Parts: sequence; C-alpha cells; structure tokens
Amino acid sequence: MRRARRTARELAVLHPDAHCELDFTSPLELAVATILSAQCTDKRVNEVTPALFRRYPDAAAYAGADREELEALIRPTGFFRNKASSLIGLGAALVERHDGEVPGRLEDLVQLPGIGRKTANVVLGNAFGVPGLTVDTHFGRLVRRFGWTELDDPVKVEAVVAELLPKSDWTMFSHLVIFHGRRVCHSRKPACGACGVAALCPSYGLGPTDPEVARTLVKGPA
DNA sequence: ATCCCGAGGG
DNA sequence: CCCTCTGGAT
Repeated sequence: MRRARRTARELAVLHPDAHCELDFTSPLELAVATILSAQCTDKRVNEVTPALFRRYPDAAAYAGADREELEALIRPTGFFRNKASSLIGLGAALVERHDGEVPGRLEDLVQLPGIGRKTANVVLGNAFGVPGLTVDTHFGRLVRRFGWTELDDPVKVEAVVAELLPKSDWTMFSHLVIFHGRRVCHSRKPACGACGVAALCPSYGLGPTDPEVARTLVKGPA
C-alpha cells in the first residue's frame, strides 16, 4: 500500500516540529515519564517530573522510596497507586537485574514492572535510537481512520504498520500520528476540514469539513 | 474483560 | 453528566 508511505511523508511536512514531548535527560527519566503518561496528558506529566527526578535521581532511589511520599508526587497523573508500585518495582528490578541501568533491548524492557510493549518502544526510540512503533490510543485511532487496518489489538496494529513503513520511519511516524491526533484528528470531533492528509483518508467527513468550523476546533474560538 | 484514577473539555 | 488523555497488570 503506497498510500501509507505517502501519508507518512505528508504528515512529516505538516508537522515538522513533531517530537517526543515528555521532558527527560536520561533513559531512566524517560522510562519513568512514559509510565506516568498512561491515560494522562504529557503536559501534566511534565508538571510533576521535575520534583520527582530531583527526589529520585537513580534506580536505587525508586527502589527505596517511601510509597506515600512517591504517591503524593505523582498523584495528579492519575492511577497513582499503580504507577507508584510500578516505579518502586522498576527501581528494584533495575538494581537487581541490570546494575541499576535501563536496558536497551525490547525483550529486557518488557520484563520490567510497569513497562509494556508501547512504553518499551518509546524508550527504545527516544533514548536509544532503536526504531519502534508506539501504538497508543492516538496511534491506533488514526491508523484505523486511515483505513490501514480494522484491527484493535495494539500488537496486531503494530505488525500491520511495520509491514507498510520502512523501519527508518517508525519512530518519527509514531511522533507524527500522535501529534496529528492531538492537534487535528481528535478522538471525539476530528477537524477534517483542517486536515492536511484528508485527501488520503477514507474517513474524511467523519468530523466537521468546513475549514472555518474546523479552525475553531483546532485553535479555539477567536 | 476489568480495574486503576486525576483533571479538563463539552 | 459523559468522554478522553502517549497503558499495564490481573
């Protein structure tokens, strides 16, 4: 399907500034931020991580963290009990199995507490430069609207897209669809009238197609 | 399939 | 009120 590669190329033109929007300075910080980003906006994650990273500078710090103190620091991101357990378990597992460092292989990453396939691929792509598709809620929604698949299972969706796009595009494409999903192709009311890849999308017309209406949806009322 | 869970938009 | 936000573990 050539349409897939064309769509990826057009998205790159539309969103030249697309990138990982989580703030981090190390693989560990990225892993922690990504765990916190589950069912939460990256903006909110970035509001809690400065204090978090200061308080817990390495894996051992998370392993020995006081649960209540940790929960208080991450509470605004939601699911704070589960996430606190994941972070404490992550720190302990890193100290035990990986000398306190975050491993750079998918097989090792997905064995760590709180790190599933999506989070593992985020860490690989943005901290280790290893190509990976990060199939989250945005990724799945857009790829289905693009008509590339009707499957819902993230692992299957990943396999489909892996066949359609060259590996060298995987990490950037993930950023692009997530960015496009946030700015234009909203879950609820997609701004089809303001969408630069509408001509390549079989779902065009799903949302408002009037450019004026779409503009207010994207940028907010003037 | 279900639970975890805070915050903001409509 | 309902839905959604860069999911993962049971």
